Amino acid sequence: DTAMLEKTFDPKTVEPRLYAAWEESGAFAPTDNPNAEPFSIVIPPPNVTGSLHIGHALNNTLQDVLIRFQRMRGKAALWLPGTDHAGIATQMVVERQLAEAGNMGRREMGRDAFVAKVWEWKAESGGTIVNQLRRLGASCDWSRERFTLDPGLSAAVRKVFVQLHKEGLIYRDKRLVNWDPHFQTAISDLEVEQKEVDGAYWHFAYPLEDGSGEIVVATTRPETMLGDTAVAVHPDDERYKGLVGKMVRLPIVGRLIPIVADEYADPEKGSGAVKITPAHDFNDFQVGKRHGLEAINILDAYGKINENAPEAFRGHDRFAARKMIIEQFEALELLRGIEKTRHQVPHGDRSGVVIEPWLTDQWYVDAETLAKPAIKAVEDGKTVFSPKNWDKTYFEWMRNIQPWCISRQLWWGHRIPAWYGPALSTDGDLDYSESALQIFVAETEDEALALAGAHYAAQGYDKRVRVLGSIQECRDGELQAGNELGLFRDEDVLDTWFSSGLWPFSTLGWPEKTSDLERFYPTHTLVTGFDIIFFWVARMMMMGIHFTGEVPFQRVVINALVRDQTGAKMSKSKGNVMDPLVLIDQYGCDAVRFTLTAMSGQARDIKLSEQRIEGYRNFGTKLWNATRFAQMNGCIRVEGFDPGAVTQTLAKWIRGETAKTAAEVTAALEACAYDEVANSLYRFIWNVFCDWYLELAKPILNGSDEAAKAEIQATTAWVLDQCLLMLHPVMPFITEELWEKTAEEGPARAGFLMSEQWPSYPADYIDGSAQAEIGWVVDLVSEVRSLRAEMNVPPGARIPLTLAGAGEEAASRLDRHRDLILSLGRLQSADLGEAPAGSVPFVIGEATGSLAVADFIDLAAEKARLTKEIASHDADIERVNRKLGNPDFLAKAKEEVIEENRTKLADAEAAKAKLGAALKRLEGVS
RNA sequence: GGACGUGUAGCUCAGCGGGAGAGCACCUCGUUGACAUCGAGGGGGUCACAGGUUCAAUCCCUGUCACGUCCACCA
Repeated sequence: DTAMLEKTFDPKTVEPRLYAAWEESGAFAPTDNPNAEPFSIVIPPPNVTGSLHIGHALNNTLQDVLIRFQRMRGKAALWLPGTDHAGIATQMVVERQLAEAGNMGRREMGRDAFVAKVWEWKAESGGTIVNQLRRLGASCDWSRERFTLDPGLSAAVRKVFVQLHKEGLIYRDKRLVNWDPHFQTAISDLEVEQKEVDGAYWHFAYPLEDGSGEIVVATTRPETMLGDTAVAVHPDDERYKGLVGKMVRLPIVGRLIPIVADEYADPEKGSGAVKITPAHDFNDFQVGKRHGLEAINILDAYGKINENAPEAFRGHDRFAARKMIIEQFEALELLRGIEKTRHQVPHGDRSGVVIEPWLTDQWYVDAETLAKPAIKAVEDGKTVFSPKNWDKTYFEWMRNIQPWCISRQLWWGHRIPAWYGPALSTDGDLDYSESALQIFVAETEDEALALAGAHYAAQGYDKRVRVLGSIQECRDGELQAGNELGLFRDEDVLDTWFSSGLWPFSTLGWPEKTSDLERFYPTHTLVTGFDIIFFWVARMMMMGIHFTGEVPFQRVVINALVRDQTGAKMSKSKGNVMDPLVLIDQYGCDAVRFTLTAMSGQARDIKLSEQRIEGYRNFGTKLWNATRFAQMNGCIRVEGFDPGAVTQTLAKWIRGETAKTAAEVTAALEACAYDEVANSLYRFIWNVFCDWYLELAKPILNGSDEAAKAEIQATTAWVLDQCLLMLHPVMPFITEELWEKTAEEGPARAGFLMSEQWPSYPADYIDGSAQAEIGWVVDLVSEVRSLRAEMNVPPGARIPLTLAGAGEEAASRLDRHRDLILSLGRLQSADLGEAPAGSVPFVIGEATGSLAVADFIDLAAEKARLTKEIASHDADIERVNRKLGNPDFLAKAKEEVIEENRTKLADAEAAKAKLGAALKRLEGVS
């Protein structure tokens, strides 16, 4: 004897228990059956500092739905999880913690101690998000969990760097970078966010050296004038023709700078003359190059004015300096105007401070070269985007790609495997000046030493070469005495996205030829957000193709952005964030997952409302109670039950509906049409199985025909199992729990639901005549219910139904299902016969049904109803007649469309005639 | 400036060449054992606007308007 199911499902106790059981059993790992086809996805590694937000919840739910589906299909399904070391983000977190705890800062602490602190932090807090993924039910293979700073992944990073350097695809260059004065590091173009802010154009007059006048320039960044080295005008600008080649005296600074002619100057803008600051503006840098101008860097790493500016400004922040400059221009009576404006200003996406273009040496990847095969792979369909249109975004960026600055002046990350040594001057001195340094790129220090040794030996240097801690140590000491030569390693680390770019193959063991790499690379599907197509997807494509010769994934499924119910982006500052963990606590994980799945349409953002989650929580409850109903009615699974052999129409019908649903859901899952997956399941389980099948089954389950009852019991149990199987990928917990609960009776279960086989049925499970027959019963009952409600017939009143004009089939259907029709329609009788007086008619197929509701009938209301129905048929008739009367339509439309319209016309006319007759009778009565 | 996307019921969205759909909300009715986290019924839309293609347009094309996002640029 088994315990009855509780009235509702209790996610709080069930979820942790089931997850632990799954994980412990090893069910998340891919099967080791060598014949199983591999299916792999790699997780977009969340930042190790992260905590699960709603976007993660969506992205990982979709991945889990996919991987659970493929696993059930018998694939060797691998979902490889891991986290990203997240350079800036993590360094930020730990620095903030140090500050809050009143500890010394990272610079006082020193690099090694600080990095050790970060590792310590990672060991304590780095697992947060990984455990939150478990709460989401994510069936990742945790035994393969990776971290971007793992030894294996770090080795992959070094190998990639060295090889690309050898190939000339990584190089060091001095050019303008986006400099973040808060973090004092370079950042890539992608990490720069343009924000619109209030600003102004300040119009400054620069006096001509010869005293013959002035030239006016405008700027939004007055402080940069400290670094001006020219004024440019357009070569065709008549106003300035005579001035080109003359010199102006830069106010405040006193420097003489030339007026140059350059097409960059736009005569339409401002005065047509533009100040040129090559060291602090990307466009000006190019102008400077063309005219051989000096690039004077006036900022230090903190964004303060440096020693290249007049003393009064030194040490002042750029914005303070801006004010000072404006004041001085005003005082000098050289301020020619202020024009308020709103304009886009670059900000650091992490720091939020204004980014400065700054001239430094950095490492770059030749992205243009790497992008070519990556573009081609998508053009050739080796990797496809879903929805397809995202490939446009990908192409757009890839075809205009710029060199990728990969060095970061941070401590947390992969340190760049480059060592520097001095140049040897002819007299044997070691020259450690910046421009003279020799670069040795190698995977290890020993290799770098060997490279350097060979390099210097070739120049006749025969002393020892060794690695020291810094350039300072190299310059100091007795090295210069000529006894030995010091190398020092690059201080910088790599952009975090450099290692993420290797993720699909580095996590599988590359560069070792591991069996995982062999089996699971290329991965099948990447599920990710569009916001990281550039950051991540593009880079994986470039790196994957370059280093493995194959695309890293066959399909990129782009999921939407989750917004709040008003459509606003969720952000902590707006206070509109929905914490998925709170929602899981409140509604259960399955409800949250189902909601995200159902809302995951293709081309738009998801506006999430709690009501929606509540609704899907109710859906879970509905399934739970359907199971409870089945249990109470002895619907126990039967060993060897063959759904193909059922005899009753009702059983055949639900078998067919189940098969139809399975086909729909399978197709939708294959296409990653997640909303269709959810909607198909919802409709089938609630509207078909619960609303109709179980209601239709009740009379049989309560009846005395034991054979019929047994078949329905077995069928019901079977359908429920199919529901659990199909719903499992989306709602893993409640389905697994029901699987377990229903295992207590009937034949033993093999194991977890999650490890079961995905359903697929023979085509003949769908029986056309059963479909038609139950469809007819459903229509009949619906008509009866509708009329009763409209006529305000009291729910308890049992009324007679007659069917006139019924054909043989309808008559026999009525006979076969009379009990059902009586109970579902709350009827007294249901027989063939003419409509009695005081009855209301409805049309069912070729027949006319009549409900004898004389006691409740409201003549006026009934007339109105009939008139309205007739009018609606009339509208149909008119529209279809117009079509059929059009010779072009008859000549050009497809035959089946014409036939369809003829049928439609006949049906509408017949229905109209029946209702018209009834209306006439009614009018006769009154 | 460029690209992409979106305008369908009060709300959120599906449909996308031949009869306007779902969920929620709303209204009416219903508590004697699956489920009130429920059941039955119902109202509600010139499918943004204007042209065009077609026998036929919510659906395809062009344009307009509105909204969103991304990229670039603005001395």
